[in-house]
Amino acid sequence: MYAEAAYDCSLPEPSPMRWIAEAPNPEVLESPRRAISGSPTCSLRAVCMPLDLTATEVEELDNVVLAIRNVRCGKTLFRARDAFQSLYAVRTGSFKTVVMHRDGYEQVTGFQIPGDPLGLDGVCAGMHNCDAIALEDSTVCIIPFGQLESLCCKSHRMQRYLHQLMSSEIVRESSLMMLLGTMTAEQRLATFLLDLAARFRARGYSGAQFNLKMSREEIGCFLGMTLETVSRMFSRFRQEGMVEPNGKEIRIVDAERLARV
Amino acid sequence: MYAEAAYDCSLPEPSPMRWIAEAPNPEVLESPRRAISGSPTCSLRAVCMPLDLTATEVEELDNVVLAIRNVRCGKTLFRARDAFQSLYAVRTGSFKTVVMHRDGYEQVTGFQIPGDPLGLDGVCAGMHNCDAIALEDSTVCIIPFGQLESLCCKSHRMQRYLHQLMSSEIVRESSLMMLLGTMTAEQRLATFLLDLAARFRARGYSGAQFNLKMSREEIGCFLGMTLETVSRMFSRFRQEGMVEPNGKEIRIVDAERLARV
DNA sequence: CGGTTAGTTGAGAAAGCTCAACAGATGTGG
DNA sequence: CCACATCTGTTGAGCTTTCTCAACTAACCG
Repeated sequence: MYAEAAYDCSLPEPSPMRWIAEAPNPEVLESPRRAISGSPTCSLRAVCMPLDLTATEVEELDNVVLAIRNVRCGKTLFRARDAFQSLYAVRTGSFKTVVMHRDGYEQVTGFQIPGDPLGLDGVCAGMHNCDAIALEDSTVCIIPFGQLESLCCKSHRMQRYLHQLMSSEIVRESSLMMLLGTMTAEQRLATFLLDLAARFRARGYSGAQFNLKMSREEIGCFLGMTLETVSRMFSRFRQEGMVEPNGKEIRIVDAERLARV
Repeated sequence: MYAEAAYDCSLPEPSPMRWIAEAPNPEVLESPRRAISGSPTCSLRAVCMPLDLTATEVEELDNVVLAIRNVRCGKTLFRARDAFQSLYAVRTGSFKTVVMHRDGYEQVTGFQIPGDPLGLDGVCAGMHNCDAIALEDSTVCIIPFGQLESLCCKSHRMQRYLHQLMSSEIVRESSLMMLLGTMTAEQRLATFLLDLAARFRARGYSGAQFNLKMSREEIGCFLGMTLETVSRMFSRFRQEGMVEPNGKEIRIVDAERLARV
């Protein structure tokens, strides 16, 4: 689905500073890794960014991307407590990040689509703090963090870019805390759908119609409710003519009204 | 309360990489700001850090701290949408950070005690994303972000330190998402009290007995419940002999059992 | 084609919220 | 310094939302 679509970043980007990784070469590389440094096959294009990097800087960023990696549906890109080496940018496909409590219960902390960064939580302790699991067969760009830091020493704008990337993750998570702390189940699902729609739109896909790659249970686990409640809220939205859910196929009929829920 | 206590950082630090700002000089400076660069009055000591900075690096960090600033109880250090210029480190007192939705409801995203950083969310968009409000008369160190970035270009360890600081904020927020998404009211309050206790302990204060500077309402707003529920949970903990709450004065009697709630 | 998984819907239970009353603490002006 | 007003915290009762358990259907898979 993602590979075919054309990118159009003229629209405003709701989650600022995301890497958009183009997939110009249909011949994807084998898992787990294969070095492609110096090769133009994985051109990491830093678009939709608040500060414009120069051509040289983009090229330097591209050179840092050593390889891409395939992750099959259901497999982990990294697990909590794995040693942190690299940041990742989703190239094709999608992921969920999950933090687990020893007592078994778990919380989905985010869903990542092409252009989204993964692994920023690992810098803190030198090990990853969550599991990143592919929701479908996916590819990521590998950005060795040490090299990225070196690059940041040379370029102020690159440095600022990395800092903004990390800060935007902090801001994204505060919005989620607000969602979890203050909203009803209905409002949470509405907010979730509108956010997804905006992110798809910003990447050139339709914001009105899209395919959920995650299950009702995973949505519930993200929004702090049970899968049954998620299902009921979908039904309610259908009854009220705001959303036309058909299993995983979602069509947003009345975004205005959805936002006012 | 904070000024008198001796610091003892031999104990493990639960929230890694926090700046501990000593307050060696009781004669605090006037609000809003007064430059003290080059002066030893505000010695920002980077202790309890996972990577040890050299004496020179600590000195350089100290030099970046231009001033300290007083914030009276109830006043804001910064507001959402204020231009982002500086990071802050709490020196004495305490703060809450609040994100607001246009519809009036708000979420407390954190409570900061001495040594905690403030303002990391501002890097993203060049403006602050939340309000930082003093819970009592407080002082903060001002760290101009541009200068900190320059310093990071010169020192890899300083750069790594900043990145860890930002990443740990990401990790902290994921724990909060887990708390808000998966725990009962009882578990949330227990977790909150134990986290506070651990943070006080790591700073050399008693972890068994401390004073809450925030109201029941603010706690509820942080933990995603009403002030009544917070109050009821305190009463339950007292009945079960785990906590001895006396208004804002809290004594943790049985931390083990509290952790098992 | 049978077995498994994902999604929907219903009914009853439980957690937490709302509204209300009240107590204690704090602050303020006379 | 007192009287009054205000704010904060506690507790109760009834209500609402969401959860749990269960049944059922549709889709998917080997």
